Amino acid sequence: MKSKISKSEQTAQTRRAILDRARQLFTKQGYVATGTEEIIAGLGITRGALYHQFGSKQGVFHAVIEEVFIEIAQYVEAQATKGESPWEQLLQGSHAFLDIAQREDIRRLVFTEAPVILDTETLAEFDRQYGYGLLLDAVQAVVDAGELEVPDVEGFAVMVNGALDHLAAWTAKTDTSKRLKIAKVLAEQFLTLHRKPK
Amino acid sequence: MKSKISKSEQTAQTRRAILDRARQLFTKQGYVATGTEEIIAGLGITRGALYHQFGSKQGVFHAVIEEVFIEIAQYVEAQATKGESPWEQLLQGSHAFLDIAQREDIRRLVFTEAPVILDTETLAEFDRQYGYGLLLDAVQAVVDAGELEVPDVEGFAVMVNGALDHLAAWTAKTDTSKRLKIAKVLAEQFLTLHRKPK
DNA sequence: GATCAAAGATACAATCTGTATGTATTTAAG
DNA sequence: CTTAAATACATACAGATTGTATCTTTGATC
Repeated sequence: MKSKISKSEQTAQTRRAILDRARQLFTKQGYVATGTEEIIAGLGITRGALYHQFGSKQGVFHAVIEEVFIEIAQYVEAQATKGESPWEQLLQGSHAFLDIAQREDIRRLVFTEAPVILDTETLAEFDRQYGYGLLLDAVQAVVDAGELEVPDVEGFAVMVNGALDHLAAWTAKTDTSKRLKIAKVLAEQFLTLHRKPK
Repeated sequence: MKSKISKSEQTAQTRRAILDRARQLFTKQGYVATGTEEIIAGLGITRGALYHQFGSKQGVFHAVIEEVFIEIAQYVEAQATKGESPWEQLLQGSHAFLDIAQREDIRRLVFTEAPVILDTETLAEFDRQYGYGLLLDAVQAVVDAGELEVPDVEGFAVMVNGALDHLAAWTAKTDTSKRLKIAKVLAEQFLTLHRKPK
């Protein structure tokens, strides 16, 4: 019989279908409340395919989260690099982070579910590659440019990260567009106050 | 047969035993990885007692978390009220929060597990009563005293909350005693920079 | 002391995850 | 071009775990 589709393409299709549906369900119901049966329902495959491709339910979650992390990093980086100076980049990046981290789907997956479902190592690695690591670099660049004076660079980056994270959560709750503006003002003021007077 | 123990006392003992063991296990392994069977093992009771007392596994978790929240609030309040002025109280309270929120057991239960296991409503209520709500009051008091100038009181409190939360997490990771000092300096500088010049 | 209610035990139903085994189809080798 | 091997997926099942329904026992109450 003739094959309409190559093996590798079949794999790609199956994985994509599972990832899309899983992300949707994990977002809506959370990891624990979502069964593997539910994920494959309607996709025309069985759980066997899921286990073949991802090894476990956690494997599926891991893959979903990595995609979301990359999404965030790409958006923030794209916005940040529009800035002319390290200082501008830090500012733009912070605003971009507020934009995207405020989205409900992103919040639930990356900031709420992931820390519980993924083991510490894995999450730390993701964070280094796509999250806090990037922020730390941005802060360090500003310090190197002599425009920021802080007692501890790493600690300061952590603090900024936390402030932005919670501001995003607060923004998402209600009055989003209004709060988003406020959040940006607060973040900017916070950074500006730490700016080194020339 | 003679009873050595009253009914209400038996209830109290059973609940306490379950809560203590559950807290220990939830802290070590997380909610999902801890079975109800495991919780009651060695306590001389069966799962029946657990379900009679708490209704569900979530019921146990709920009760555990509330106790931990109260623990945090009591410690922070006790330290904060040592401050002479609203400003001093906010500062002392922040330091106290860093002290206690940096503890690994507290972190895992309240800041990592609880947001996933508890429904949003319940967590929000706990946070209002024992967490962010208290911080917001403290910030508002400083604003009312005319010592703080911020674009938005609520948003500012959220930002402080986030900064402290992540600083505590960072502190817990490694070099704890060293980082704790740095975290306190950073938090203090952060607040001081927003202080209104008289 | 008989009745009632509450605490807890026991057995079972309902889910789910993960694994072991089987089957078909594509790719690779000779 | 035929055959062997690898891969994708299906099916059936084992194991674990939560929650519930049904007793049994033991304090509290009149």
